[in-house]
Amino acid sequence: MKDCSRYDLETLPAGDCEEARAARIYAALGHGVRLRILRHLMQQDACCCKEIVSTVDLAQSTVSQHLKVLVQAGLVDYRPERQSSRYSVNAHALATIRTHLSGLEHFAAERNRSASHKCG
Amino acid sequence: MKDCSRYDLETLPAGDCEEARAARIYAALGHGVRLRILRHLMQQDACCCKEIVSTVDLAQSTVSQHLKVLVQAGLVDYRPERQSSRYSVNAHALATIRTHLSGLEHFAAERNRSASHKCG
DNA sequence: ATCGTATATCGCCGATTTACGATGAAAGAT
DNA sequence: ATCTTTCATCGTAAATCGGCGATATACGAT
Repeated sequence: MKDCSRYDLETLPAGDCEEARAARIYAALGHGVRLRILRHLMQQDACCCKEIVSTVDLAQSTVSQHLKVLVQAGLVDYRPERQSSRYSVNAHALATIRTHLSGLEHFAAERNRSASHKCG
Repeated sequence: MKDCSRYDLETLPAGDCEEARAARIYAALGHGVRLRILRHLMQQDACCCKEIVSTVDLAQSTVSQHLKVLVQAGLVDYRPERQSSRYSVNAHALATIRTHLSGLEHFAAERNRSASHKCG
């Protein structure tokens, strides 16, 4: 349990483990290169690091790190193969974050019930 | 034109201005505190900095910076009021990013047409 | 056993982020 | 005119990020 405590959880008030997880996924998506990697991964079903390196014009070590970020966020699955490795998109994580986003927007819809809020 | 070039665009291949914009929004969402701020903002329609400070247990200057990040990403609208200020969620940006996310997932759906890909 | 390939990891760096307190500006209150 | 409140900005310290080259590991081929 509390698996996502590995990422410190900052000073989250209580049971917002899920929120921290969402933040982590958003953060992983928050880089142009990683978005491109993700998009490429989706086209290819599963592919190795080298191919991604050829797609993105960056050093192999850099790509490897980006992949690590994606894997740790749960957006990408990793399976060490013979001598290459297989990276593939985790559609579930993507669905999770879409749900989270929808939830956020739904929040706004509910807001309409309560009127404006005084402040200051 | 090329308004989002203000964020360097890294080495994006061509006309992925939109992608960079999406990345920026994701990055803004990629922090637990900002997610909480955003959620609070949605409940309140619009509110001032001070109130958010009381919600999140952080220094006022820190909160102000987080709000700035959200504003620069376009997720939050800013309107200086009398002596306080009004921050409110930009629902349009939220919809934009949801569309982007859906597009990403749609990509995966299309993938089913082409078979597996050899690599290495 | 040795070489070549594909990866992950390490060490390093410059840049950015995240936090804070302090300061100053603007506006309401006394 | 003088507080007080609200807020943005500046300066700073610590941490993290994003990139690289170098190195270590694993494995297939020779």
